[in-house]
Amino acid sequence: MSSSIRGSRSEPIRTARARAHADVRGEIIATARAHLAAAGASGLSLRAVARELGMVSSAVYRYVASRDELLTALIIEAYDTLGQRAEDAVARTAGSPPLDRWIEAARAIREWANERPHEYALLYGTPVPGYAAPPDTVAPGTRVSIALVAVVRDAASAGLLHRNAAEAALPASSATHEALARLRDVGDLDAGDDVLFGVLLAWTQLFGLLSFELFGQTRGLVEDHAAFFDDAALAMASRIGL
Amino acid sequence: MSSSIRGSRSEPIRTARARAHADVRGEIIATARAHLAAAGASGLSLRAVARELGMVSSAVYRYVASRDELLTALIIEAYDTLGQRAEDAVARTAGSPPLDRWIEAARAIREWANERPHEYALLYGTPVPGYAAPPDTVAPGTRVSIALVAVVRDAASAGLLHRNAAEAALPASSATHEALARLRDVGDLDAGDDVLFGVLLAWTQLFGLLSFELFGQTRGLVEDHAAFFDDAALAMASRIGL
DNA sequence: TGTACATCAGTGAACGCGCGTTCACTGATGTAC
DNA sequence: TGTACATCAGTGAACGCGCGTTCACTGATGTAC
Repeated sequence: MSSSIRGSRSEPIRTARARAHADVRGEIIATARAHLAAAGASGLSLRAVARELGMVSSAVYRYVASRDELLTALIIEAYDTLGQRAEDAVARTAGSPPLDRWIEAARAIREWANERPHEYALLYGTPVPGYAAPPDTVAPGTRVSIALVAVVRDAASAGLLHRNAAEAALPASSATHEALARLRDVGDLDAGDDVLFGVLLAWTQLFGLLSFELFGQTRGLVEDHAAFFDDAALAMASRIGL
Repeated sequence: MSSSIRGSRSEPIRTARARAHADVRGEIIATARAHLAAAGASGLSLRAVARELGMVSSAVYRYVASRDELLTALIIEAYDTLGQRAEDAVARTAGSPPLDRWIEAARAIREWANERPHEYALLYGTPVPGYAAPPDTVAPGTRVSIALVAVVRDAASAGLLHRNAAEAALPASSATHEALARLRDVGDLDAGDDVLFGVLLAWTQLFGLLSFELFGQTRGLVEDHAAFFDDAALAMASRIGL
């Protein structure tokens, strides 16, 4: 098959057409992202996106296989930008005291969430009914957590983790012990259960805080979310031993 | 106005008609609740509910003013059952050690959430686009948190709060200090900033954990969510001083 | 450099479906005298 | 106890709107020789 000669290369040459195609697909995704705000994920409409771009609705199918595929693209993009921001914060602060790095990473996450609250909701809010995220979303989804864990890993291997004074609340169940072992594995984290338990708690705490902030659960109680978030991030870090 | 004579009483006599009316409204709400699971809050459809009840769609308007009013009814009912469960746990364990009460209350919340995940999502997940919860939902919404706080209040007034050994992570910002003052007020809680900060952290942690569990964020890491939740609840309690 | 052909982008109509809400209406059930 | 009237439950049709997806088609843009 002569046509496979071109196809078998790793596509180094992008024709003008291919480039234009990628561009339009990008515009479609960007427009869809903007539409999330108004209608939410379950209200996301291919027709509305097409309308806004001045195309007829059927034309969108040249660029996107279905509504669900569009949703998947949005999710992956969101996870990637969030992960990137967290990774940047961690890389930027290499060499700084672990506590500073932790706070910076947490802040980067919060900033992203406040800039793109509807994408935050897409990732960490109610699952979209009838939509099952495909496996390709898993890897991008772990980037944030891995970035956070990296701070702890660096601190641990540099011997900068100070043992927590009050070890009162160590996990008791073997099930939790196993979960921590898994975290130790995927996070390549050579630390004790106390540290790992703190990491897991911090992780859930951090996103719990953000969900409360963005979904309006703390209205009337917490006014300055940024300040409270900082204080909370500090408390998490101290629990971990940073 | 002669008709006001009946109307001005506090409605002690419910006519058969009024009773039937309330019954049907209850069926509508119950059916809507069941529909949440399949379509989610934003996909909740008056027509689908009517269909399931064997009525024509316009008949529903005898019982419910609009789709949004139905949503509001669902939210209030959900908050109330959740609040009731937490209050029951707290009342049932009166006299027990504060730590036991805390764990029982937390477990009650988790059990409710696992029994009614879609109602949990309605309350603590992504806000429904285009829907603004009316003020009547606020009071029922605070019942859970008040029940949790009551455990701490009882422990404090009985002198059963042990001072936390590691006070490392006290909130630093005045903004957080103010938030804690508000919590002290609404929770009628005579305790120091360290305790109140712990309560606020525990509150966000608890729901952060549940959201991760129910929305599938901990898939592949935590397997036995009940056990992990217990361990986490214990850690929260120890931070508070219970 | 020029021509023949293949590929792709975008159109427009259609299918079949769903939704919330309004309105004039029929019958049944209550209420007042 | 019986009758006249008011109230309410539920019907069925309609309005105006939206959606995802398919399909046969027209033109433009690329590619191979």
